[in-house]
This record gives sequence, structure tokens and C-alpha cells, in this order.
Amino acid sequence: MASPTIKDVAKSANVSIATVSRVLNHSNTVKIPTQKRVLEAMDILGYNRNEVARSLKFRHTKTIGIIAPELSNIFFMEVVEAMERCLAPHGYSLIITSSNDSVEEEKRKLQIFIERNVDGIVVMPAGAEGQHFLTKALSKIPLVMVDRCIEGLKVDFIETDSRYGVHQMIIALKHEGHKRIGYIGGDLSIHTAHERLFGYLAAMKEQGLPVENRFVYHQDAMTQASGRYLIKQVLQEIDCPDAFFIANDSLHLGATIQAIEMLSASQLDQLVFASFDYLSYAPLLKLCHYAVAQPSDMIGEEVANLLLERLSGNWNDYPKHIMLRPEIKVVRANGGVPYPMSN
Amino acid sequence: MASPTIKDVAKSANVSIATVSRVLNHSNTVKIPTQKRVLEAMDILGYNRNEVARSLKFRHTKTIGIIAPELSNIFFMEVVEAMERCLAPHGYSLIITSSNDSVEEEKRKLQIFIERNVDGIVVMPAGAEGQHFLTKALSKIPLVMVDRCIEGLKVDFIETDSRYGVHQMIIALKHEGHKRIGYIGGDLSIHTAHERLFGYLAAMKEQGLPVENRFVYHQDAMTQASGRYLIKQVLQEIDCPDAFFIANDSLHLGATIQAIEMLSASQLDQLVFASFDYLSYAPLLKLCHYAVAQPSDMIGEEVANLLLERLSGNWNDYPKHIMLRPEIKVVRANGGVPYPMSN
DNA sequence: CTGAAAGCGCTAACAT
DNA sequence: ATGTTAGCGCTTTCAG
Repeated sequence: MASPTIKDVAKSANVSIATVSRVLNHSNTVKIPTQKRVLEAMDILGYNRNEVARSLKFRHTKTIGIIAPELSNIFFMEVVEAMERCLAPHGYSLIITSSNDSVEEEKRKLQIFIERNVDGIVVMPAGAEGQHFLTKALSKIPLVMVDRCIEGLKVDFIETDSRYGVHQMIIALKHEGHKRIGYIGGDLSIHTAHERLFGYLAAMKEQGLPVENRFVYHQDAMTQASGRYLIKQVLQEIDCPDAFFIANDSLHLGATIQAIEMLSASQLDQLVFASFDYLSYAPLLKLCHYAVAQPSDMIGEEVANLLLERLSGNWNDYPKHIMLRPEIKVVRANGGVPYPMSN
Repeated sequence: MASPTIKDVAKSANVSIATVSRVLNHSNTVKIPTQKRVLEAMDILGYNRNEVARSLKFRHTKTIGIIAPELSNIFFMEVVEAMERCLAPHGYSLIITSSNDSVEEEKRKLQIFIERNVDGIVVMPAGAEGQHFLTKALSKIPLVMVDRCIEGLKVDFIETDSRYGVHQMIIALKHEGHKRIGYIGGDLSIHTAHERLFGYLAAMKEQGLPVENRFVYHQDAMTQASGRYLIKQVLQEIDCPDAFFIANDSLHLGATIQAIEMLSASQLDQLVFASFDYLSYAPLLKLCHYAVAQPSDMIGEEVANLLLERLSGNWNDYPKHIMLRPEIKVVRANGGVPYPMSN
């Protein structure tokens, strides 16, 4: 009834459990005939090796724990998908869990990972708080953060180069003739929101473009609802900018939908967006001229490789900070003006 | 250096490991002072319970293995997210993996789950082949299939009621005055593609609408690229339908983008879509009048509950087939005609 | 080339 | 109320 163990196989093949273990681990010190007997016994019994027992013995589980603020975030799941492609061939499985955007839940999930003896952890942190990453138990487990980092926390960290992306967007917009470029983003406690705003500010300054406080919007989470709300505020202003840099896909989606609802066709023609993120439905975001495509595959690969490095005991360059350059997409340049792939 | 075990705690608190185990498991047979000593020892040593060891002892791991054709499928990840909400409170963790749309890889991942002693498995199968779900080892592990099932396979299965959804779409389209309604779908070996086509055929017949073979398109996977390709074929026909039911979001996206590229504004006004799936960017699919929103949360909950039921040893109604009714969305009805929420 | 036995960390019967 | 011990399934010296 219960699953057969090496003991059962041993009995059935008339050998000791040690021998069974040997053929299981391809130790070539087993005589061919015995080996065959063992293999046959395994086959007829339907034996499967028990990873739990091995994990206990080896003190590693060949699992990586992953925590994301939400699982239905395409960007992050693309990263995870790439990670799995790299990690699975090395025998790792992924335990994936959501923090539901709550630091409390993040803590709880972290504790579970520790108890489950995961070999490594990757997290996209929920908040700006990170003391819970500093426990004694965690100090023995490779941990890499993705996309968002926590101020002052010394851990491996991999992200998209936000400032580069924003910079390119501002240049492109300026090249189209726009001078007064607004900003729509989110709460600064999130790392990416912070980086994108400051990238915008820096690029505007560098390009000699004026920044008006009343056209820089960045409250709350970067959601579709917030995008709708913020663009509505902006459009109600008199004399508002005709171009905006928008900090992510959800805001962009919200802003586009709201603008289409509010404006006439001719007014719509006067509005142009450039934004972070480039998803499957990008061609439908009709106000969008330029976009920054996150290198999610590359991020996933880098995370996996860094993890593998740490797992193999190499901590030379710890803590490592990797910034990956995003791809710039020209969705529809104005009047066929070629985009200046400068830099 | 290594993580402290109950042995270390026992020594430090001057008790036996059994006592430590007792306080760990809230057995109230331990005197308060001893209990306090143990708790203190745990605290100063930074003890964490080892789930691997417990798993070996208990012969269960409190993990559920999940296999999807791809991880960046929002619908499926929404289902998973809902599952986690239900399962986490019961102590379960989710091991999530991708079959990359390959039956071979699905087999491999299944084997890994068996070796890892997962307590339950949920899979959205990659293909139409399912012999590998019938092994001896698998017969002891609760398995539930989601969204797609395999012909003739006796397992628990939960899906959206495709035929109901399609039926509503056809009625709505007819109510707008359309008579010649085309179909854009995918390869019939996939369960959902099959159901949606036959739902379309049945509904058309029931409504007394003519089905012309040359306006029923269903080759290949249901991808964006295929959507572009198929609508292109259709639009090149002379005298083609002005309304289409489209079988999923990716096809819909592709068809919309392609149509916008190919047609003039006035031609576009003559084209209307109704489709399966209703995602965040639905308002941007400007040809869409009606959509079927998958009840992903409900599916996740049902999967979790069924799993919990099986895990608790209740196999009464096995194999169970649950069909969940999707929500019908009126995206933009023609001429303000109210949608007939008939049935 | 193969077997016996210890031990990974924990639980639970059995003793005391 | 607490301690002793066997055993979960496996790997790995150490003997033979």
C-alpha cells in the first residue's frame, strides 16, 4: 500500500539497502548482474526515490523560495519563468508565494521558507521595511532581491536600469518637439517609483527642460485606478503639458482609458505618452509613442546565475548590484521622425 | 555554525529532546517553568523547526505541486493566487512549475513531484495525451485538473462553462442584429478550443443562424500571432461576416491589432467582436462588444476546497466535474441596446 | 564488490 | 512531568 522504499527493493532483489542506494546513485562499484536485479526490482515495485529523506541527509532541499507582492503580475512571472528555465536543469524546484503586498505576510512567508530549509530565496519586497531580512537563520541562506530594493539593506540586488530608460524616453519626447513634459508615477516608498521620478527629474534637467511641480503626479500605488485618477486631475488643469512620461503599465493603461473617455479625437491627437513597460497589448495604447521594455528574461537569468554562484559558495562580490539595460521601443514616432538611439 | 536543532535546545535548557518536542507541539503536559526555560533556549539559539524532518516522520510535506503550460498566463496565475489564499491557512506551500507546453516536460515535472512527496497536484495539461497521469505512484496523490481535461481520463476536473459563455455571446450578437457570425479559435486537441467551437456551433444552430464553413477558423495555438493571421485570412474573403466570436484573449488581441492596421475607420465601424476572456486591457479592445469573464477566483477556491476534501480522505464523489459559470460583460452594446441577460 | 550500522532532525510510544 | 528509544528513508563510512 505505502510507497516502496529501498528496503523493499533490497529485499526483493536480495541485496542490502546499501547496494540499492549505490545503483540509485550510479556508483559504478556494483556488478552488472546485481545492478540488473536491483533495477528490475525497482521497476516491478514501482519504486520512486524519496527526496525528503535525501534532503534530511544532505541538509539541502534543492528548492528556491520566491516571494512576490502578487502572483498575477506578468512582469514578475516572466522573471520567474526565466529563472525556472535556468534552475530546473540543476535540479531546483520553485516554491512560489505571494506577500499580498503586506510586509507582515512577507515575514510569515520568510519564516516558512526557513523552516522548509529552502536553499535560496528571491524576493520582490512588499514595502520599504526590511529588518526581517536580517535574522540569523537568513544569514545562511542566499537571498536575492529583484526589481525593488530596500534602502540601506546589504543584499544581492538585480533591477532594470530605470534611470536609463526614463532618460531615453525624455530624449525621444524632446526630439519630437515636446518641451513641457509631465510625470505620472506612484508613491516614493517603492524603489522603482522613486527611481523613475528621480530619473525623470534628472533627465529633464539635463535636457534643459522645465519641470513644473503641478505636472508631476506621484501619489498612491501604481495601479490602473490611480492612472485614471491622476490623468483626470492633470487634464483638468488649464495649460497642461501635451506629453507625459508614465511610470508603469498599469498607470499607463488607466491613463489611456480615462483620456479616451474624456477627450475628443482632436484633443486625443494632441496628447502623447511615453512609458515604462511594454506588454502584449502595447500596440493598443494609442497615445503611446515610446516605451521601455523590461528585460525580464535577462533578469531571471541573472537572478538564477547569481543564486547558483552563491549556492556554490562563491561570495566574493557580495553584495552584488546588477542593473540591466532595458530595451527602448518606438511604438509610433511622430511624423516618422527617427528615434535617436543615442547614448 | 549549522542551524540549531532540538538537541541543541535540549542541552541548553537542560531537558531531553522529547520535552523540547513537546513544547514545540504545544503538548500541555510540560510544567510552566520548564516550558519557559525551553522557550528561552530556543530564543537565544535562534531555533527554527525543521519541516523536512517532520515531513519524513509524517509522510506528508504540506506542499501542493502545480503544473501549468506557462507561468506568464494571467488567467492561470489568478487561479493559483486564489488557491494560495485558501491553502496557505492550512499550512500548504505551492511548488509551481511550467511544462512549457510540452507533454514530455509535464511527465518530468510529475515525476519530480512524486519524488518530492507533494501531498496534492493540480495541473493544466499541456496536451491531449494523459497516460502519464495513471501511474501507480500517482494513484495515491490527489490530482485535480483545471481548465483543460483529457478525453476519457477519470480525474477531478474543474473548468469554466465554455458553452454557456459562448451561447450568451451568440445571443447578444444576434440581438444586435447580426446574422452571419464567424468563429476564430484554435486547434481542437485543446479541450477549451474544442468546447468553444462546439458551443458556437450549437448556439448558432439553436438560434437558427447559418454557419458557413469558410468563416470558421480554428487552426494552431490560440496565440496573438494566430489571431493576426486568421483575421487577415477572413478579411480577405469577399462578403465576410461583420461579427465574430473569438475564443480567447490572445487571439482577440491579435485580431484587433491586425484589423486596426488593415482597415479604415469606417470599415472598422462595421466589425464587431465578442470573445472569451476579459482582462485588464479589455476596454482597449475597441471592436469588442461583449466578453466572457472567467471566474478565476472561484476556480481557485474550488480547486483548493476539492483538494482539501481529498486530502482529508473523502473520495465519495470521485471523479468530480465542476463547471463554473462565467460572468458576461457588456463592453459596448450597439446603439445602447440593453443586453438580454436571458438564459 | 557488498553488507552492517550510524546518523540527518523530529515524533511518539513506552518507561519512569 | 520528563526521559529513553525506535524509526521515518536515505547515504556513507567502515569492514569484510
